[in-house]
Amino acid sequence: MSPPLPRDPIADAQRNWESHGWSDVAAPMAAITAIMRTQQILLARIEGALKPFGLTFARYELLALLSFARSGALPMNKASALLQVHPTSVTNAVDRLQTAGLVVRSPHPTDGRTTLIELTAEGRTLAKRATAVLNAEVFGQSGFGENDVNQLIRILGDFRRGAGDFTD
Amino acid sequence: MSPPLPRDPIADAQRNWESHGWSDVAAPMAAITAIMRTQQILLARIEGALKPFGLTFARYELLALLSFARSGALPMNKASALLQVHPTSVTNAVDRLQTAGLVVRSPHPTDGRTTLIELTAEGRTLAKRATAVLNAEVFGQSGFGENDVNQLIRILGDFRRGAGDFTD
DNA sequence: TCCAAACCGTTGGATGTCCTAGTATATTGC
DNA sequence: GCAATATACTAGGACATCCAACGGTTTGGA
Repeated sequence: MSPPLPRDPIADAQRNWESHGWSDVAAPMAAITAIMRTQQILLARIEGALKPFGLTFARYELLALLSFARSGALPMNKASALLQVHPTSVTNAVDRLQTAGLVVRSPHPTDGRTTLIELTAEGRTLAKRATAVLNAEVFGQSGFGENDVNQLIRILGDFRRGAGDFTD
Repeated sequence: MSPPLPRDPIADAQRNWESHGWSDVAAPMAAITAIMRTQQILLARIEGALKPFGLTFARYELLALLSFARSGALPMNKASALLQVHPTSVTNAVDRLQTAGLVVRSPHPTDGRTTLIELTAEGRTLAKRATAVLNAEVFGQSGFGENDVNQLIRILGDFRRGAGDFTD
């Protein structure tokens, strides 16, 4: 990794915004930029932890989702909705997981338009092992304090609800 | 946009983690997943606001960075470090910005290895206009409460410092 | 009943990110 | 002074995401 910068570039950006007369939006700008950067850091950690399994985060998420489905199978559109990604992203992930023998596609029993994604035994095993590693290496060492974790869950939950992700 | 889900999928995932005996990492998992999703939502908003300008977020960030540099020019490696992205990503962005006439590459006066990226007059104008729209449509309507914005800045700042982004 | 509208998944294209490797230029050390 | 090492940028490839468009299936209103 590159050496740390001597200054926080996002704090600098916030100061730049303020000195240009955009003080009213400088703080949200900094918060949003920080979210972008944090996501990048976390994604890199996750991908690193999953690499030994030949998985990417997108594929892992799909495997994990399937492993929590009672039947171990879900329609593609359902997976797309729950993972909140474009249907074509699911198609892409399923293609690769299927090639790797971790899932199979099967026709929906009553709706000819729908395709079910089903976990194979291998897929289920790999999901378990990958989850164990992610828990140990990423989620268990996030670097967030316990209080901050709860703050994040609350703040981002409010945001996502407000953005129309879900109602409850 | 797709209709809201009846339940928060991340809260469901957290419950799944807890019911599988991973209670100790369920909350960080939920927080991290929420950051991923939030980033996706924000990025979509930003890209939507920038689309009329023919800009993407990656290209906008570079333009904005250059516009705050006193001379309006920066070495590529400096831009890469400040934006915290891979050098090849900067090469990619500069290629497209240069094609669009928004920046130009010029040789470094003393170091033959280094290339300077310089804002053109058009680039400077477009950066200004794009920033105004981003401020009005995205940062000014983030959906985060003022208190939450400050919490995010503090929490994510701590995280980024801990991850080695910067020291101060 | 039957055809138009809605829905589902896939294909093809554009963009961005990273990694690895390669070329050119600087710097260091003997 | 010259070879070895380090640094800067770029080329090519793998992946993921989105959008637009297409063909097959289902549904619903005339």
